[in-house]
Amino acid sequence: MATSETALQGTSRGASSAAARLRVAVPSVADRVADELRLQLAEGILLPGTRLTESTIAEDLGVSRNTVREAFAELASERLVVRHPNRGVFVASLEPGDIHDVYTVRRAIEVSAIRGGGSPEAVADVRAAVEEGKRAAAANDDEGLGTANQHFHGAIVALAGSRRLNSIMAQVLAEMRLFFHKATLDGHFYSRYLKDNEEICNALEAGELDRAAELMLAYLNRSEEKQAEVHGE
Amino acid sequence: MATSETALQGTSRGASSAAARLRVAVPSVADRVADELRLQLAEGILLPGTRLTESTIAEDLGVSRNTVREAFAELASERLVVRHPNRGVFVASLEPGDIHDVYTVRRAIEVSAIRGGGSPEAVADVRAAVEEGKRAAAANDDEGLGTANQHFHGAIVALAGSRRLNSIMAQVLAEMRLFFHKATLDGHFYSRYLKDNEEICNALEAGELDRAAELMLAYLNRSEEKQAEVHGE
DNA sequence: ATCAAAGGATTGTTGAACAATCCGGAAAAT
DNA sequence: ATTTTCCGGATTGTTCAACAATCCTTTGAT
Repeated sequence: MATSETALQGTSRGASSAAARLRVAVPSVADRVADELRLQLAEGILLPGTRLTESTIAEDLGVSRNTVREAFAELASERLVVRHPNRGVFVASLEPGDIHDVYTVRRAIEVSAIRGGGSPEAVADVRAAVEEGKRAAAANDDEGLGTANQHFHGAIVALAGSRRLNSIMAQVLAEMRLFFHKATLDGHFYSRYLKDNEEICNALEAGELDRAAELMLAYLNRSEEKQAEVHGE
Repeated sequence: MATSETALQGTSRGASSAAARLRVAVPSVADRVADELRLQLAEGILLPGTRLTESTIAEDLGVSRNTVREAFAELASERLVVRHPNRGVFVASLEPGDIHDVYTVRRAIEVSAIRGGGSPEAVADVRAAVEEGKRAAAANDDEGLGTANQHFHGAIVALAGSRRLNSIMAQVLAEMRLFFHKATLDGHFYSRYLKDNEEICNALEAGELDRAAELMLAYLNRSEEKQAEVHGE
């Protein structure tokens, strides 16, 4: 349904040897299928609860069922999709309990990352995300405001300089994008957050780590509350 | 090599309907293959760096190559195994940087879990793990000491009552098991930790959360240092 | 109207096939 | 003798086709 006719096969040999020699790891077809689905998930083309049928997706994307299967495994491990044995996979939908759960993870990761301080360059990235948000606000770009906010929190986690922490955060953010669409409609949903972000950034730059951590904690608690009231519950 | 001849097929219909009726989600064959490999990984039968060939594993376990592939995807998402495109999958091996990385995740998660307090039952589970460790020490059971220690940290994370945090911690512990074998040889490797664990548990029961968190942080830092010196660098 | 049986659709798993890629060694060139 | 080139074997990546197991819906019986 409304699936793009993207050419995902591309098994032509053409310039592949050059790519291989340059060690440009060409993502496997399964990976690209997963990417495509991730995109459609983030874009809101595939809404939570939607059933994903192996055969139709395989046809739509011009790949084999087996490959779709591998892509599903990838997405399932990221919790973007849920497998119901013998019934199929469905786009994951966060229930009220999951919202609290996700924020619990964020509190653990983000607060801890702040407490660790981080290199000057990493702090600069946080500042850059704050400025990005300001620009988006000035341009009345709601979409941009949202992504800037995500960049901010990504930069916060990056303070810890941990590959694993980064990827965990990336997953959590991807999960949240899944149900952000409703909320995003409300234009000044993030507007309040702009000031919070800047304040946290200021404290961070000033080396007041405990205060920055405290602010982030409060921020996340308020954010969770807001999310909980927008969604069910 | 040295792979058990476990019967993993079992597609016989016999008593399957009963199981199905009881809604006992029978794990898929791919899942059981993953379980088997996870086991061999934890047991040290498969050492870091070992190459896992699809066809041989498929034969050894009596399943199809495609199924092995799905199992690999699962393990790869848990970082227990690494995929080198077109070259195969290898048992993951933690490099010095990874050790720090893993401990960064643990600091974030465990300290945060402690700061959150947790229900009385959850705290009781922590206490139970401490006692389990004491018993193992009394019995001079090194193996048991190790698992008790893991139970302790699992219980700590469980304080937060977060499904996601639990599964993240489970993965991290699985990763660590991968290279614990060397360390485990040294008998009183954990002996020192026993007292630490109990002290943390005491503080937790007394409601001195900040102190407990502080202790845990120090503990993890010492543990990382020890690991770093046991392994390269 | 309730319940059981039948049918169709989809998933889970297998087996075989083939292209693409990588690795190691033989052959050739310097 | 050392390096380069080339070839062949082995393994992965991907597809296809088939079938059993399971679920969902609809039909049929009480």
